Amino acid sequence: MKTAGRQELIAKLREKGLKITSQRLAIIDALLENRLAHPGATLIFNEARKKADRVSLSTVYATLKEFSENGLIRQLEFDRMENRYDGNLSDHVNLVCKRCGRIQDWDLPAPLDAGDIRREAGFVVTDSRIECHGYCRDCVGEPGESV
Amino acid sequence: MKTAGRQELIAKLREKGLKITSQRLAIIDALLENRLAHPGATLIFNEARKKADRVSLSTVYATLKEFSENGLIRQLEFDRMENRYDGNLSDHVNLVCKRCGRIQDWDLPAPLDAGDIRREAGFVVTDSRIECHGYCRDCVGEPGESV
DNA sequence: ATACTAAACTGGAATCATTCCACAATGAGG
DNA sequence: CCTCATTGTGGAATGATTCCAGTTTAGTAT
Repeated sequence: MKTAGRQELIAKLREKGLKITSQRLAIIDALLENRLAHPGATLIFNEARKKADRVSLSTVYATLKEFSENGLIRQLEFDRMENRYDGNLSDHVNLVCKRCGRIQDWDLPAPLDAGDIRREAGFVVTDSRIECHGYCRDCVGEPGESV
Repeated sequence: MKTAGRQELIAKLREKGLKITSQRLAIIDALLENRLAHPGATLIFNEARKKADRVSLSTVYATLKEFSENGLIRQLEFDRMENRYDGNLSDHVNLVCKRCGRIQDWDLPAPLDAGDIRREAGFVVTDSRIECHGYCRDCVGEPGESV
């Protein structure tokens, strides 16, 4: 799982000419400490608040957007749920549990062949995302349908 | 491309014990006539209005949700765009053009192996979706970055 | 056919994640 | 340590979607 560390992310900010601010550092730390949870903006906002003296929700949104556009993290969109952010930038599958909502990653053994897609559909792929819905190990045996 | 026709969709409604109403028929027709566009709720609402005397936006939303939950169509979620609906229920890739926003389908040669995922990750897949972003044939040569 | 009832429909209000805006604060190069 | 473009702020605006209380209607039973 290729997940960038604190130093790498900071280096990437410098590289892109983006400033290192206390808010951005707090957001980076919040992302790293919750990387397995695929956190959303609200969670990151709450965590970042504990680290930096001043962070606003607007800033969290702007920063996560900035980070996504610059390839530091990946933004995941879901129905009727806030967006979530994934520090794992390698080709992988997001397994989304319908019952508990947890999202786990599964490394893809045979990634999609961008060459095939380009050749056959004339479409140049710059980014891809695979999402599978179903039931995780803990939920698969459980009765009921609650989220 | 496995796309259900009018009769099949109506049959599926009966099968599930859902009523056949003028609104639902209008929505089915709107879906079928725009199947390649992967239409959103607004487009379906406008098209359905031309066919049925009375349809409300609330009904369109409720109906599309109902259809998705009953496996008649598939709901696609995107960032900063309304949801779109896809009548193609087979395993395929949604190719989303970053410039013109068009969504085309690409049939998947080697589908994800649900057996592998279950064995290795303990996760039971009930539904999956693959989204690739990039540039379609018409947009790949174009300059500029407008949407 | 006619009546009945649960399922559908309506439209306007409510929700909620996200974005926008005008102004204030600040990082980093000179 | 000055300067100013970049970043941050918070409150208002947006826009897709859902909710709700009341009305209509499809389909079954009479």
